[in-house]
Amino acid sequence: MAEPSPASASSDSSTLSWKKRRLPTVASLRRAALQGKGEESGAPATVAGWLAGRRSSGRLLFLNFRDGSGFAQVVVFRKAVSSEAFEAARHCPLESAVEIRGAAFAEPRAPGGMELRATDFRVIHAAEPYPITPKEHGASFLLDRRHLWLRSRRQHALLRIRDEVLFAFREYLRDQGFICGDTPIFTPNACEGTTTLFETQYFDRHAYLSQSGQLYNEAIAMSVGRTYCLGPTFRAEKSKTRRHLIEFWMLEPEVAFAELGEIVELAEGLICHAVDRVLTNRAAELATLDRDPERLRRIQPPFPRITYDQAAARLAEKGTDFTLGDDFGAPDETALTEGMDRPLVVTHFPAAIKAFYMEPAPGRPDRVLGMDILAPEGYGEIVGGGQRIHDHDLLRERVREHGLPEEAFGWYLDLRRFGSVPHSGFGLGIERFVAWMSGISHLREAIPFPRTLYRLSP
RNA sequence: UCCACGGUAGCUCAAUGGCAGAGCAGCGGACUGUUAAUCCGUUGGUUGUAGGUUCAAGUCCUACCCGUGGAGCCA
Repeated sequence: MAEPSPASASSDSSTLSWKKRRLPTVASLRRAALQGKGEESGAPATVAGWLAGRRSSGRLLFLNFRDGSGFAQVVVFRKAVSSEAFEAARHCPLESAVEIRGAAFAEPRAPGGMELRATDFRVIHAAEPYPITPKEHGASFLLDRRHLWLRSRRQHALLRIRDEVLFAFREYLRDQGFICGDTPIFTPNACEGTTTLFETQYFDRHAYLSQSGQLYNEAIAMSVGRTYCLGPTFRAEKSKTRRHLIEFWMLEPEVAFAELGEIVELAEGLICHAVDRVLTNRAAELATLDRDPERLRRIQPPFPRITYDQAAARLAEKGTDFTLGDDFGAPDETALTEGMDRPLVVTHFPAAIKAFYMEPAPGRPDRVLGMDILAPEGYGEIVGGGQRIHDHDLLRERVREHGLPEEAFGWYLDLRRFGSVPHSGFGLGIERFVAWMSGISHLREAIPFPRTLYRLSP
């Protein structure tokens, strides 16, 4: 590659030409047409994208066109274009790459209120017969063609909502003084020791794929105070439900000097900010998914807080199979959040069912300062975390009690030998959150290429 | 790992043990405002694999493969 001169590489003109090259788009044309800006509405424009659908009506064709920024109806009048262009528009297969010259107009009969009236139609690449039709398909068929399924209106909306959620989380945390310090994916041993890990080769040694960045986050938090990591997480559990993925993304904030109550508030603020951004910026996508925005508008602080023991009493009233001392099962979570319009915060779990690093509750050594946040509508646990043990001797005792290899946790115990402070954090499941925002029933649509128990491709 | 269900045309599904079917998609045609358009015509099959029972198996039996839903675990 030729080395660009420093002047041209950083000049305004190159930035401008990139910005200019990307316009107009379906989104910019719709904005202009709906706002009635004389400049762009009705003015000639050329857009490039894909043919997403077609209906014909004699000398009139209705195309559904997608250019990445959105979908738009294109009207092709036989008289308005050359006969070659009309035949091309009438016959080229769905998902062909096409270039359309025309003009955008506000049009109440068109979906989205804008349509592009074509003056020319050119095929950039004629597609082979497209396997995904506008009719019904099963999950298995679509997942085998996930690389193509992503082009559908529904998946397009889900990708944009996921992006909005991720951006909103980062925005909120940055605003609160957090640093994104990332944590390794190759790890020498288990973070928690409870769940199954994916084992892999690391040259001549064994390594595992990370199931949490938390322990590393604790080290980073002792440097910068407030940190988070956001990345993929791997659980080699043979989970086979709509609420589980083998590879999923997790946001994990960790805060020095924070106690349990403070990170509950952090989670609450973080969740409400993301909800607000999705409602503001992704209203059209929510409509595409038939997600009622009113349900999301009701997600406001404060979230109700109950302790594990209060939750257990509530389950006893409701008469689920729950046994005191156990963790909540999926039916228990659904029962607890039944009829609620905002998430439920549960704290003070039995020490026996939680991870070794959880701080004991003051005055209740059999309970720990852990917290789970259960989303309403059956979306289950979206947040899990709590306050970490900061006392060196207590933590070492817990490592031993759990039968963990003490030498592997040497560096982790070190954090409690050099200026140890109370600190807390949590993990938030991105796909569960996106699924909840979107109102979809299965996590596999909340990530572009889901990894499920028996599905590794595409 | 356990429980349940499924595998028939490109897709979604029918078919008492007795000729392999429909709708949609595709292809050809009609139609100047469609919203999953409509209408006419038409192509399309090693019934997941292997074996067994039977005059006869998509259908019954056995094993295996693949998938879907759920449980447990967790985000």
